[in-house]
Amino acid sequence: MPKVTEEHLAARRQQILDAAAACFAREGFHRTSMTDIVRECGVSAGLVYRYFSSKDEMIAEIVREWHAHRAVALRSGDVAENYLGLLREVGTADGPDPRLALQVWAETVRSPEMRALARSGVDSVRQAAGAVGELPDDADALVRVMVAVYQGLLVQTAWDEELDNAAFVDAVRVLLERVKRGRV
Amino acid sequence: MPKVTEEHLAARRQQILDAAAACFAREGFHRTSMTDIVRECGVSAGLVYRYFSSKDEMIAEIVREWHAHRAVALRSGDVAENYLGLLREVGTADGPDPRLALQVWAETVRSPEMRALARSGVDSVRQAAGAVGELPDDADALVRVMVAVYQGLLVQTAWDEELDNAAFVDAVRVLLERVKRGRV
Amino acid sequence: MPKVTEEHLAARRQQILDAAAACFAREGFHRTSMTDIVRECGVSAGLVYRYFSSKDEMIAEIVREWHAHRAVALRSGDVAENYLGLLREVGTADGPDPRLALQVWAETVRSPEMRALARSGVDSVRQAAGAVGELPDDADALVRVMVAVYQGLLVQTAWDEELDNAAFVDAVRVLLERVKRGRV
Amino acid sequence: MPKVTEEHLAARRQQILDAAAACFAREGFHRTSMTDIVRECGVSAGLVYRYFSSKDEMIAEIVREWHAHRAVALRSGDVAENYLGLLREVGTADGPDPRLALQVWAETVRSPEMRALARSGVDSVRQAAGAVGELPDDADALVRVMVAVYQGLLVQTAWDEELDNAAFVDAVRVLLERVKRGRV
DNA sequence: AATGAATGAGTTTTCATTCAT
DNA sequence: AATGAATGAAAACTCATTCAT
Repeated sequence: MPKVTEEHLAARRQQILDAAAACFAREGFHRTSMTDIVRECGVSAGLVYRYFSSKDEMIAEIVREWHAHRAVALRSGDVAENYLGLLREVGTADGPDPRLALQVWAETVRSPEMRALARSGVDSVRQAAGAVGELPDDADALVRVMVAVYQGLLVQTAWDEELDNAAFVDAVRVLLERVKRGRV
Repeated sequence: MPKVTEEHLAARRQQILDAAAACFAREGFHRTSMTDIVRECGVSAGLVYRYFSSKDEMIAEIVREWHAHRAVALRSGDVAENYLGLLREVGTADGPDPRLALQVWAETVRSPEMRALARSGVDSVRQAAGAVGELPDDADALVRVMVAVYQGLLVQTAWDEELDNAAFVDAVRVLLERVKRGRV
Repeated sequence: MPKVTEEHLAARRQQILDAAAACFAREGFHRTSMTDIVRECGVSAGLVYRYFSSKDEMIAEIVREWHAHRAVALRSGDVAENYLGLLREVGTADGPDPRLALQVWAETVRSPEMRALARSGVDSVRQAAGAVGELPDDADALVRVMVAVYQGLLVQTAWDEELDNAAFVDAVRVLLERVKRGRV
Repeated sequence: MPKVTEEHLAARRQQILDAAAACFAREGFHRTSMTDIVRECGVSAGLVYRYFSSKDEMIAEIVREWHAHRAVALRSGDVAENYLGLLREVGTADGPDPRLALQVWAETVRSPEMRALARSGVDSVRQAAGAVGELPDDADALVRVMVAVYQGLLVQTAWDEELDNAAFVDAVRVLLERVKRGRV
């Protein structure tokens, strides 16, 4: 069935990527074999390789999707509110699967490309926050702390789905308010 | 079949474990083959299996060592100071290799045992902090936020060795002081 | 379903065959994928299969072209001169690509059809030479030696484009003259 | 069964190499899968890779063995006689399998290493013949012709086991004698 | 106690070929 | 006539683990 629409192509690609993401989140990147992905997405092995040249490329693409999602979430409005929104999203269907984050991070250790990609995500957040301009000298360190909070929340959520996310976010909000008031 | 001293046994075990840790930190858990470890530690494959029943066991043992180290660091004195000390240690020879943490976390996704082990580390910190008793109702959430900060610092340090750790720790200290003052 | 001229068909076929030959000569028969050929000739995979039922068929067809070329070259005039002409052609644009010969020969090992085809080429030369009738009893062996010289020249030319072909041909001519004189 | 004698190791290596050579001669290099070789030599796939890092390395080693064999055969005594001895050997158990030669030659097309290896075989023969010193200016071309005769004989023998090798060799001997006489 | 040769199931990836459009 | 998406079997190669010595 050749000469197929662009939409079909894009849908196929997404179908494969979603299957891969599901497998990675469930079994881990390295415990997921291509065969697993093939089984999950229901197309042939050969076709998977028409869309992605390797497992590595799949996970890289997942990261890029994720960064795009976050960029949108932080784009406009109040930075602090947007940030808290991202925290709230963790562990829900709206946010990225925290277990995937752990898989990606493990790959950053051996792959410079992956590391660069992961860092670029943090860096863009730092820039976005800096651009708002309401923060003083030690701002960058503070932003990095807030990023760390987000990263740690991903870790903890990956380990415990029953986690009281709301209480965590509340604690962070209080913290942020103290910071603002302290600065006045 | 020569009988050998306890010290010899313990030293051998540590030698193998250190080699494994070095490999995991450098190449990642799954990209490290047993052959790599064997080459790194200079003993035979057979002997490695007399000390550790599997690769999984090695990484579990690495986590246990780490928890023990942290338990000591948090044992006595001011909780907040101890905590900041742990942060300061990140990325230095005294602290555990952050890249190893990322490897461990990836394994928690597919292995309930690893997940339980990793969670137990966080839980003991929560208990330790709770036991001190100086914290009010929302304390547990706050402790979890502080654990998240620590975890995120590990992530960021694994990605960037040039990171200004001191500024990060300072920002956290300021944050902690605000919290304390706020409560008074 | 447009009907198309015979010429168009023949041209298409030749276009595909030339692309295949170029790939085989460059990368070897088995290192050339159908995708490579498709890319080289600029038509679709499906269309290639309308002209050739398999990769094997392509190389068989290349051999047939080659035999036809040689039959023409040996058809009329002095056998010895024609033969030397063939030698001179080796490595030039007029003659077949020596690297292709090596590919064909490798296939003769596993395919009886290819072997029969290749042998038929030698046999027809032996017959052609015998038909001339100027050669005595040991003639057939001598013809086979001359064929061997040709085959060996293909091998050596495939390995070394800088080869001094002229000197080689001269040596053969001297040899042939000695043989003739010896017989008188 | 570790700590094994050097002889054991060498024997194992030869066992694998012989199995590979048998497969290559029977089915061709590319039609032979590693599984075929594993089946033929009766050891595990993993072990094969302990001795040879790839199929390519196997065939390269086969070529080296062959060159060594030929070097010995040409070492001392009358060059022409040694040469005729090599021709006589073709197709017998003493000489290398001609079908293997065709496999090797096909690989020279895509692999510079293989090409260099193959050429080095011819070059050492040219040097050996030149060293004898009884040949005049056009000697090198003549030597190359004789090498070509040998190569062509391999081709023809690979195609036809029933070939009258003796008649071929006789024809070559006559030719060589004419050359010598002609020079006096 | 220590070795390292040996295993074989499992991995990622390729590729000739088909067929719906 | 022509396309090229889709297949799936088979390829080369890896690696955690065992066990005879």
